[in-house]
Amino acid sequence: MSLKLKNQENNTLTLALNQDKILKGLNTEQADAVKSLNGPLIIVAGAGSGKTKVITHRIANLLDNGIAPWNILALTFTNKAAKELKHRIATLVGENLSDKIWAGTFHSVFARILRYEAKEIGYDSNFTIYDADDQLAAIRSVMNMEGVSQQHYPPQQIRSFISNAKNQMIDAKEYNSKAINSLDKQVGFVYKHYENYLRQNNAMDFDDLLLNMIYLLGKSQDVLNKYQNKFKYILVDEYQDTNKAQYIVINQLSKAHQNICVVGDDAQSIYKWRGADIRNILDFQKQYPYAKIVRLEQNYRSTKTILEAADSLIKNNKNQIPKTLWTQNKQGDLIEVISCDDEKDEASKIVNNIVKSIGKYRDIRDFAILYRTNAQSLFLENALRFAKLPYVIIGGISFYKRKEVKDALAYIKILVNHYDAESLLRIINEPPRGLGNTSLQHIKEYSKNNNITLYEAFNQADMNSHLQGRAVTAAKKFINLIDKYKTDLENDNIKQTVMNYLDDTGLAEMYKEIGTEEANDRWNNIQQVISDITTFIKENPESTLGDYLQQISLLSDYDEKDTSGNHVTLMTLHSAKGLEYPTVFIAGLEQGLFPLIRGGESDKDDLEEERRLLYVGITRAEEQLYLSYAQRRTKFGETQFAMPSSFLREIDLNTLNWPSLKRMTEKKEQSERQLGINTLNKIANKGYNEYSQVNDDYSYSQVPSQAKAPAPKQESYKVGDIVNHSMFGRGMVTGMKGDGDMKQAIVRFDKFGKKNLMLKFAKLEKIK
DNA sequence: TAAAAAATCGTTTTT
DNA sequence: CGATTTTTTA
Repeated sequence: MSLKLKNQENNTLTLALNQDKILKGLNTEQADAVKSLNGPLIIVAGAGSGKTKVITHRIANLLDNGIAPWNILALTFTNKAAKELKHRIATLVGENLSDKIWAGTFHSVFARILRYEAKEIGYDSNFTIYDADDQLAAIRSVMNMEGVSQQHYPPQQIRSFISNAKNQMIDAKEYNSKAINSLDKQVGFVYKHYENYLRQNNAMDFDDLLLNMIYLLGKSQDVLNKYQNKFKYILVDEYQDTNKAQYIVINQLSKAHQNICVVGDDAQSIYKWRGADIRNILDFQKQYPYAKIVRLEQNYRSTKTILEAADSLIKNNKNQIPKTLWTQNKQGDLIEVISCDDEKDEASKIVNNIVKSIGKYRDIRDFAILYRTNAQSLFLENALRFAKLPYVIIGGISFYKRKEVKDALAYIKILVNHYDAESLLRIINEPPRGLGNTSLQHIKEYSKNNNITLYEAFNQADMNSHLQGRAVTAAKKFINLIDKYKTDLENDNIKQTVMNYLDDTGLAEMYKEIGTEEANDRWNNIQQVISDITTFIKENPESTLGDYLQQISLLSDYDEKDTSGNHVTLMTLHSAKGLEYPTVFIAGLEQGLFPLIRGGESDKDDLEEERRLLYVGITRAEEQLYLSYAQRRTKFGETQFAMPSSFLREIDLNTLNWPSLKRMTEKKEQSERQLGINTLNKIANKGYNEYSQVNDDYSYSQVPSQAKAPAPKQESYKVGDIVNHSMFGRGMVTGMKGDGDMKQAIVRFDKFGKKNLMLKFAKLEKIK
């Protein structure tokens, strides 16, 4: 009796202590959200409103109220977010509890479940996950096998059609039944065969991880019950970016207990292009009429000026939940709008700004440079390198997307899942092993005719009458290699096996033979894969090679980069979501680039999403914000003139310091009067090279422009000469005219058509 | 069959 | 322009 009482006292005591810790430092709305544990709850969390704090404290509160951690499912947008979530919960309630929470991305959590339940849906548990590149390669293979012309139907386009269909949960059967025109029919045809191909390969693409999860839950009431009871409390972060399939899984899982909490901000929805459906968040209260709604509108991150700017911009969107962010922070500095000549000038102005304030009131890690497209990073990198500032680029070419790394991984994938024909084809001639296209074609046909896997067709090479003796030997040798290490893998330790295996593949020899620095780098990257595996096995002693593959296939570049070091951070606006920096630069605010307009057409919704993207960018800044644009920019090796982004004009002028605005307006009016903007552009494009030559010696304050390679002096050309031009590329000389300084060559370029070039300026190089 | 040359394509943004 | 894919040639 007394013992029981004592226990109770202790419990109450710990509870009280934790409750104190859990609710400490929260404002009224935040505390409200943290205390609302049961039933549907939507938290509309504005930028910088302490969203992560609320999520972590709410989960801590669930645990504190005796909910078992394994009954909690937290779905986040990135692995990194999940990791941070766990970490922050751990500081509140300890690692013992936080480690047992199911926290991860949709894809990683579902992959984990699907491996466990693979048999239920007719897969092997060691299935391979195809990323977008693998997906494309697989579609190419299918089109090849089924004889669909890749000229008429670009695989890239087919891929995106199929992926979009999957995002909307339309399977091949349904797609085919709805296909009217010939394109749709062809896509449907490829789709059907692609689905079969994936199953044959025991592979799933990213979209399948969601679809198969739905399929699994719909398979039987037992399975559904099992997971409904497992995940009694569900939390979804970044809910505005969920798609239809994700919505359905969440809906199914939470049906029984209705303990579903979603967190998001419709103003930060930036993934419509990937199938995100903003209606999920807008209609949450329709789906759950009894849902409680909590709005977090106090911003703790930015100055008043920055918030006002963001607010004035987003007001231009029609489809938006009206809300007012407010802050107690100081008014802060005006936002600087910087006009630049070109991307080089832009880069140096940004970097010089950084250099100026480092050491005074800023550290290197306080800066982030954001841009719309990855391609923009190049000039910024150059300027940062010149200024000797350490920097890290998030995104871009991921380590795991490098050719040699993918090759090495394909070798390993084959070991784990030998049904995976894509991986097999990828490495069959890496290095070349005497199996050319003809032999390969025969083996593929054999596998198709006998309805066996490609691996098996290789294995039966000696039964294939079309194959030459040499090809049979080569195929057998290849199969023996894989079989040997498959066996080794079962007996020996993973690290040693993988090392021997990759050595035995001939990759090392191949790269050593090439001998260039690049080849050396590539081999080093493969070594890096091996040490990556070693680390993984060390950290997860019970794990298999398959577990390793699973982990990395769902890891984005964003997750692996260390963002804690002291460096400037460069990334796209999309990657910047959820982050914050004292000083933020947003580069390339030009019409056409941001908002990005591709292929001429863009509808209202696209423009609104671009606007939200800028909104996300602006609200990353704590104290200082710089917006820059260049007057000309090189795209696809061609220089284009650009107008400042229309978004700049939507931002409240009272929040901006835009010195060149007035001057620009005058100049623009003047030139439009004189020439008309079209003529201006025409002249500019035609004579750009000469123009740039004359103006090349800009005077930079701290980061000068990089000197261009000197143009080779070439006196004359004759008709028929093949020449190379630094900007227009390859072309053929079709005529000459003028004399002396005025001497010009008429060149028909492969890509840019006919141009008259003054030899005095043009950097022509004779090829033939 | 494999290396070299030529042509083509692409740039949004990512799990 | 640069990377990748296709075609040509040895």
